[in-house]
Amino acid sequence: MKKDKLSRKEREQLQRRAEILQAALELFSQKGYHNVSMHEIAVRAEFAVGTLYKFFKNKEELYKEILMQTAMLFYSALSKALEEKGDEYARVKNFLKTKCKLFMENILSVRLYFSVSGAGVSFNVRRGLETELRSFYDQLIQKLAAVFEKGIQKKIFRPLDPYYLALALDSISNAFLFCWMENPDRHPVDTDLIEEIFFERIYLVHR
Amino acid sequence: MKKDKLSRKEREQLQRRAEILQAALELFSQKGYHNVSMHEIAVRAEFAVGTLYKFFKNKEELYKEILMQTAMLFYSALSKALEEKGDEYARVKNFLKTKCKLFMENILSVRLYFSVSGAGVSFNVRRGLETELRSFYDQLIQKLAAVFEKGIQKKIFRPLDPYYLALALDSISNAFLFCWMENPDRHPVDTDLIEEIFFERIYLVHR
Amino acid sequence: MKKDKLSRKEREQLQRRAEILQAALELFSQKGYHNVSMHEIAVRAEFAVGTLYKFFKNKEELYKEILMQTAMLFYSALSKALEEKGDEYARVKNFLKTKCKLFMENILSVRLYFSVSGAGVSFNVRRGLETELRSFYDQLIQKLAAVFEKGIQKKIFRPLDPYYLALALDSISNAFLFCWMENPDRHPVDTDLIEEIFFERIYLVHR
Amino acid sequence: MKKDKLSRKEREQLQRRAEILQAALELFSQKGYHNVSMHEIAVRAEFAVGTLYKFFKNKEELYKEILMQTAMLFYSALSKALEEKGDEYARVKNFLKTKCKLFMENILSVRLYFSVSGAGVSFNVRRGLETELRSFYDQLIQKLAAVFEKGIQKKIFRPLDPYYLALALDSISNAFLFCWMENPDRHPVDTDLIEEIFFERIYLVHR
DNA sequence: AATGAATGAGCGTTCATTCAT
DNA sequence: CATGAATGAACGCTCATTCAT
Repeated sequence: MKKDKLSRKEREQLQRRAEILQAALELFSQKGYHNVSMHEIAVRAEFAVGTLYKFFKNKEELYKEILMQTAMLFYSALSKALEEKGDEYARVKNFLKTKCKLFMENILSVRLYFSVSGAGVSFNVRRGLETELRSFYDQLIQKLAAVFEKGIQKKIFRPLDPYYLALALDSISNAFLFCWMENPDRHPVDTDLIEEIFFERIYLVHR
Repeated sequence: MKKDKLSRKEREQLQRRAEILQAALELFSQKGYHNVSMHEIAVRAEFAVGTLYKFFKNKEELYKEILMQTAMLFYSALSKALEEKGDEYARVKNFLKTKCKLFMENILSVRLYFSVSGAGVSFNVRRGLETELRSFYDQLIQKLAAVFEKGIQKKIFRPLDPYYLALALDSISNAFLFCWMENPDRHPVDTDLIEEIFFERIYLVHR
Repeated sequence: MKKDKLSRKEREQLQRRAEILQAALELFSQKGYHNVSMHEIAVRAEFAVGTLYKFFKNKEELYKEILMQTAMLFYSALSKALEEKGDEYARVKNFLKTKCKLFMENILSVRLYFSVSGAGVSFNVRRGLETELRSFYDQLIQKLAAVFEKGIQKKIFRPLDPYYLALALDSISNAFLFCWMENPDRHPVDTDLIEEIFFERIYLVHR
Repeated sequence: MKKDKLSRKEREQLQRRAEILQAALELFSQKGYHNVSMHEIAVRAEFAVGTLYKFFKNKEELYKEILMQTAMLFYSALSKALEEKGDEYARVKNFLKTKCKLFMENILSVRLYFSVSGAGVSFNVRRGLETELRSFYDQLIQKLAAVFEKGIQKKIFRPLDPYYLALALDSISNAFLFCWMENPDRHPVDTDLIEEIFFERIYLVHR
């Protein structure tokens, strides 16, 4: 076994784990947590039920794992996007572009995510997870708000409440992205459009 | 039986039906569809389980009924709001004010509604319902978009895509309303704020 | 509904409950707690599985109920036997006779009982029950010991430790009863034999 | 391979087998057959699960083996005790002393044994084992009875039914031993007490 | 020979739904 | 017409056993 490298066995294990997660993601995002049985996941993942329980303590843990993976992926990618070089305008543009990319590449996870933390509605998951997801979301909005605040100080943006600005940008981009993704033909995803609408004409101070 | 008038029996039936719906709404919005049993609903509504099945074919129909009622209430109230007298600006303001009022008065239904159709995610309900709800939503957005279009023609609003404008207003108002409702103390619902932010300073053409 | 009388429905319910208990007793005493499934009990009782859960919270409660019923039946009958009129000798004889009768009439329960509290061995039942059963047993032995003590004071019995005397009588009678019950032909149950052996010739003071 | 001598490999195998049996005994006697998994035994014995199956056909065989070992140990030791030199009185005293010693030294096995064959109750084990254990027990009682018979002929013991005498001695000694073992402080194991109570004062003919 | 990951039958339990009363 | 006891399919999960390595 070479150092810094996983053994073949370990690699295979990770692969299997990923296959289970993928099968579960597909089913959960299609039919919802309660309408998918462990048996069903096992069949799709081509494993026996018992094998699922070797990788995940129970159904809920499997569900949590999927959601947390997505949440962390988005959180880290979007946090990073907000720290890129350039002025605040560039950072927000970068945030938006990254978000679009993540949405399109992770549409299943996104749908699943919104079914849980979607609109402040809880249940489905027995406490805790939802709180954790909410926390990721809040931190991200705060970071975005901080960028807006700095931009407002620098007179790059109009002097609006930065928190509501962040909330607005986030909710509008969600709405547009879902709109585009539901009708990929009629509404091709167009980050430039978002940029144009939200920056050039609306939020930016007239130069 | 006289026309336009319900017999005592019919009135009682409607009353019972409404009581069941109310009990179910409270439970569903609190604990989620799958975590509420028909028995539980029956107990809260003070009926026998069998009685529930006299009024609703099955659990799902009961659920659908609640959601459709909410959808229709919102649809008709908001459609009407968009047809009020006054110019397009007044109509959109009216739409917004009515929406806030509806949200606050029907918070349980709203939470339930968003857990289903939240972000284009479709489950809990086996096909159909979601499509129907979506249709109500789309029609409303179209009506709002038509008002924006007229307003743009009249130079009341800036020349932006009216559909995206409608989508944006709707999603931002949702986000703000949920934000306010989650922290009623820190974020008191303030329709004037929405009006100020979205009309006076953003969407309206500078006069 | 007449006072002091159960309604037909209540009587039927008690009957059903008793049928389930009987079916469970037969199976548990034959195959042991862990080798009997709720489905099996349901089939033998000619009910659906769900019905069992209407009467008993879960499998363990059903098991407990059987054991506690037996324990209380034995406890009350044997306590009463020790309080009958007559001298201490008569009381102990009465105890013995009652015990033989109870054993023969409740052989299934007795077998089940001994498989749990049998020989100081615990498990099978998750704590609590075993302690409770043990307590019933201990109280009975104490009562028997008290009778022996009184008898010793009155010089009816030899001056031996009354607690050990009680323990001895109990264990010997158990052994004989099981021996007789296993070979009902070769060893017909004979309370007179126990009486003769244990009282006339062994424990009684020579007169 | 030399006769009468085990190769290193064979010795190692026996050692492993014994280690597995010991681990299983500890767990079974602590938690009961059904509450111990093969995995658990494997972990305690520090072997892989598969290895357990190299030594024992299945879980039940492993269980049987433990019980049969105990049964044979007790059978041979107690049989031998009954054949010691000296008169019948000495033999029975020896039986009793040996039994006490065996109980105390093998308390785990004893508890396990009594949970199975405790009071003629037969389960946990699917037929067969119980019969076999019963047979060992019966043979031992027969041997003890034979000693009593001889002693009665020699007028060492009172003229009671030797079989019931054997049964009585066995059951009383069991009861006392369990009583002592459950409260080792309040009831120290005292073979002299048994001897005094059952021989000097009760079963022995007055000399 | 030893391993332990994978298996899947079978468990206890729930709850939407029915139907005799 | 209202009732609620009865139903049984389906669930999540466990663990004795196997077999490729």
